[in-house]
Amino acid sequence: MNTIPPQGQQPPYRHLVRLPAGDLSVYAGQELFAALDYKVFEMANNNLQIPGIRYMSYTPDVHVGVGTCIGTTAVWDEADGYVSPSIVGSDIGCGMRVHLTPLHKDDIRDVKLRRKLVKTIEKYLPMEANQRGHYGDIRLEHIVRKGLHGLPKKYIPDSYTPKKSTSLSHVERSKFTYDEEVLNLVEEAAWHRAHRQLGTLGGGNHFAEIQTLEIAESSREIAEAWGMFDGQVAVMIHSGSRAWGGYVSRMSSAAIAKAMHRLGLGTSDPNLKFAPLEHPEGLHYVNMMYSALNYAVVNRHLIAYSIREAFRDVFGPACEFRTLYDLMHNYAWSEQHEQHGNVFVHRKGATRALPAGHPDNPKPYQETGHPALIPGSMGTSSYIMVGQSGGYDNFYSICHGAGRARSRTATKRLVSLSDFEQALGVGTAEEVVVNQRSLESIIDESPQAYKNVDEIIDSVTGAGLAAVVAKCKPLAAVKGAK
DNA sequence: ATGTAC
Repeated sequence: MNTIPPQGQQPPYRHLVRLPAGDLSVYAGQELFAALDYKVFEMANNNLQIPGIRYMSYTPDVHVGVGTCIGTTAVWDEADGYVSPSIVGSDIGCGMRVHLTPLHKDDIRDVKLRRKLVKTIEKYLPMEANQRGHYGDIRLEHIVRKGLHGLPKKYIPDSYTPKKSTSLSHVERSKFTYDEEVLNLVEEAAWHRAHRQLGTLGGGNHFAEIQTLEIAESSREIAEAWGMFDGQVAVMIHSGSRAWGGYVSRMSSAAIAKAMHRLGLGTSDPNLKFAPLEHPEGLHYVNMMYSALNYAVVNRHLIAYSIREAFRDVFGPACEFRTLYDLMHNYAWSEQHEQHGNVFVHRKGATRALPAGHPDNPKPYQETGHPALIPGSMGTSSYIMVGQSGGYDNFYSICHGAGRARSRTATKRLVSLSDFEQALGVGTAEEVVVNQRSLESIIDESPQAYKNVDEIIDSVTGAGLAAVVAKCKPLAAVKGAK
């Protein structure tokens, strides 16, 4: 294994790993790189055997997943390219959303007020497993076909909307267009389930957090242009496409497995599924995946709408709730790159962070670059970043979070309830208020389950991929039940 | 991740 410092970069942050099947770029500081599980390299070697792969890299938060690591960027030429449901992952369209309020952290310094806020959020946002969403009046068909543009107008309120633009322009993409014929094959039960679940958070690492911003001095100008200020209360949401994405992933993976058998394709890992983009099974997956991306962006929009209702209850109806941004970290789509032309880019647990002036920035962020939203673990900070030109070589991919350090079962063995309470500051004035009555039920989400997000962020900034605009400190967290 | 599961 060679560690070659690319030209013009600090040696420790990018490692070129020459594997038997091809080259892998790993963006990670020296210590994180040295600590990587050898299994992530085995996995890379399998992924690199998919025909025609042009580029593959890992982010510093990389860890083992099913078929492909979480933290992967993998690129094909669009012509004769391949698509892989394993390099998208099963929570298709999973991603982050941030809203800005006019409140200052001093406005919710009182622990009791934070409790009240969390309780009120629970009134509007269902979080029990199997609990149905509050959006039965919305036609699921419109959502999966048209994304945010399929929403009834009343769900796109003015105060959700920064002046002189619409909240629909403050998202990575508001609508995915595809061959809607594929929807005819979806089973009735899947429609039904997904309709019931619309606007719900889900379990596992999904969350909604009330946070307060600390602006990075070196990015103050950008922060102000984005409407952010020191001490501002913001809401960060992490969720995906719920059972709809799971259904798409399961059905397509089964169909693609059959196609692979027919075509004589495969690697030593039976969980790594892929098909040529132009074959019926590949095309079908891409179409269905886009329906799930539409579902996911609407789901986060509606979760935010529910939380906005709670803020209006507690702080009055004048409390603004502006959309800062919404973006994904599990998806594949076409992009144009200066040097590479039309490419098909997969990101699994990787966030796109475009720099200032890049033409793919949505209009409101054309001049600054768009916000890249990076969650930490519960009780630790999250980050709002912006891409730098140094991201060019990596197709502008950066990390997607802290990255799991140990499995859920290992975490439950290792972490005691009092460890977890201490991490959340339970009993102190700074307590991160959590909605779950029993912390024990979410102990596998304790900070000890994750890597230190600050080190991950250091790797990203050190490599010149992105810069920190604001650090987001948690004040309260809302987690779904298993 | 998921109304899991060859």
